[in-house]
Amino acid sequence: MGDNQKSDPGGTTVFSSDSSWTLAETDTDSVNYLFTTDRDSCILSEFGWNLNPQNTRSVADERSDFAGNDLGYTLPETASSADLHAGPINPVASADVSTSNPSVSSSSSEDQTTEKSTGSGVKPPEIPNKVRKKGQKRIRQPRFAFMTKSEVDHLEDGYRWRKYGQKAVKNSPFPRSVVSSLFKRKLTFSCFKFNTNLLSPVLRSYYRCTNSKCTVKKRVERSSDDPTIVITTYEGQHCHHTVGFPRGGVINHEAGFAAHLTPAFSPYYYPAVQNQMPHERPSIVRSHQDEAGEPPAFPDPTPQLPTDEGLLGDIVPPGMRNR
DNA sequence: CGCGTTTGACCGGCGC
DNA sequence: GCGCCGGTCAAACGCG
Ligand SMILES: [Zn+2]
Repeated sequence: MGDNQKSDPGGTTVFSSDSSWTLAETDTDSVNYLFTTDRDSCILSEFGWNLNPQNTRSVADERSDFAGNDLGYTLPETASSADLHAGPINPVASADVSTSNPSVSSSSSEDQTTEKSTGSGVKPPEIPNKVRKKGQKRIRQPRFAFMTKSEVDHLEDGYRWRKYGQKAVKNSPFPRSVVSSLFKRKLTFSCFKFNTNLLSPVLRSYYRCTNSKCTVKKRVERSSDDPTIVITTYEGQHCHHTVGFPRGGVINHEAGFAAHLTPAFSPYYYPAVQNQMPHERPSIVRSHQDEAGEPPAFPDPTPQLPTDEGLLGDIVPPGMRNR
């Protein structure tokens, strides 16, 4: 509304100096935020995210939940240092955290099913990704979100989209339930729960690929924390090529991590600078602190990134990449 | 007219 | 069972 502009120039993918990151939504409902820094607390504060103790939950709880969930990746077997690391962030002790405090998860949020189980109540989280049958509910495909610094809301990504809805939602970057972060390849992992009441609503637009045979959807919203950042979330795979680019090729390989993030053939096209000569050259945006040195790219990605699977191979646990 | 957006109504899941 | 919520529908509208 209001300031809409049509899709146009792309923006730049956001980075922060020592904590380049991206987030990916995997599996049906949960959203996994992947951080490539070693201190999530640092990142969180950088973006001004709320970290009220009462909104956090213990790593232990989260681990148990996810463990039953078949994440596809290995959780730190030892709550050792790394986990403790999360300690400062969520002082709350493990067990009781979620147990009695309903306020935590309660209202809103977007991915429901997934967690929430926690608590002492024996509630094995079973929400295997696609297993849900039951008259065939909406089967969600893995979703991947990209954060891009841009003035335009709807970024050009080579495909044609038709807007089919718009809604004010409360949980900008954070899903009500779980935010898990993986530190580099260490699999250190910690999760937080956020009280959605603390989040300011953002306008989210829903788009669908205009190709009738294609079911890909995407949604666009602005980060409530940093309005200059657009969060574009894709769901599904295109069964066709882009309209503007040959072979779905991705241009602009210098676009920082986007290049890494986007396997040339990846269905999950990143909504960043395309070949449209942005005046705003694609530069990495740093949240604070300038930085110097080298181009961002993942701080410590595996030495050799598999090319074919691209980064998704890293981000998305094999088990979750069901089509 | 074709095509895409706008916008309130509607739906299904879930928590209370 | 009610109400909140995210997500979707679809009629009306805008525009080339
Ligand atoms: Zn498509």
